[in-house]
Amino acid sequence: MLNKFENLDVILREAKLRPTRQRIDLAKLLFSKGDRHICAEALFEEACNAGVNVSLATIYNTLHQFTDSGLLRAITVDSSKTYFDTNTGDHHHFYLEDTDELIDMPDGYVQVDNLPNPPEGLEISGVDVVVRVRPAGRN
Amino acid sequence: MLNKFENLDVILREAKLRPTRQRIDLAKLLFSKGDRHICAEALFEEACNAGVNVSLATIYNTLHQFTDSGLLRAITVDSSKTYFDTNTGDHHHFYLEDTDELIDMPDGYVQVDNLPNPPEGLEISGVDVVVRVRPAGRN
DNA sequence: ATTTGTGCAAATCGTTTGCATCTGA
DNA sequence: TCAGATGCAAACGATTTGCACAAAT
Repeated sequence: MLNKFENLDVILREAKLRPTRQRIDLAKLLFSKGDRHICAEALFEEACNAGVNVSLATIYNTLHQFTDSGLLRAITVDSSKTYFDTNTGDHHHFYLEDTDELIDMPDGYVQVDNLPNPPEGLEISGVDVVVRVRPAGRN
Repeated sequence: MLNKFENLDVILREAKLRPTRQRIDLAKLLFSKGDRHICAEALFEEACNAGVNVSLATIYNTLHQFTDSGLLRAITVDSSKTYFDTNTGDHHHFYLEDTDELIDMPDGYVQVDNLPNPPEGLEISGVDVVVRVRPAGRN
């Protein structure tokens, strides 16, 4: 499997996305810090701080294009904010209710058994498991 | 267990909610048609059609109050729309990606095994499983 | 040269809020 | 009576869109 950090140009080309300055800069921000869950606004802020000049609209565009190309995975847990996960492998999440944070559960953990068959004419495209957690002792 | 349809007044009182005309009407709409997944706008429309006079703001208030009281369960799957499930029992869902519909999986199906321990100081407050499905044969 | 991407500001959409008015206990 | 509810319209926050301009092939 190709190492994401090795050559962003190639990655983008394979995704049929022109390697523009913005996309390269954003890819760098997204994929050079290990697995992460980030939302559009947060990435925007990070880009600003890093001196990367991109508009918020482009952030949204890019995140969606990356998601469509399989470079990112979109996750909607709650609230009205979409998170993008740089870990596109098959895995599930803990969701910290008090901080709105997502944490990866390593692959191989969690197993879903005894799934009923999907309704007639439909096929499974994915299984999302979210384990909601909260500070212990608080009900 | 108390039958929800028997006496809405009692239900509301037990939830410490004044049985106002609006709340009773909405409860009737929500709980007299078997299990369902409905969003605020849809309930609003349904109320209008049924000649029930309620403002959208009250719909939102009521849905949240019912949710806080355990009469409903809120589900956010995707998009930016919150669904409310009249089935508050422990169960999971199919999510039809093409129509944005939710379908209950009967309790007892699906089993989640081998959950990792939650991060230190946190306890599990719930496990949500969503099986995304799409029309068969379409990739 | 042509196609594709970008930035801005305005527009959307679901949802929430402030506040004056009404209603149930 | 009076705390709690409701309705309206304005406010909101995340996301999308339209369109002129800029950059990549």
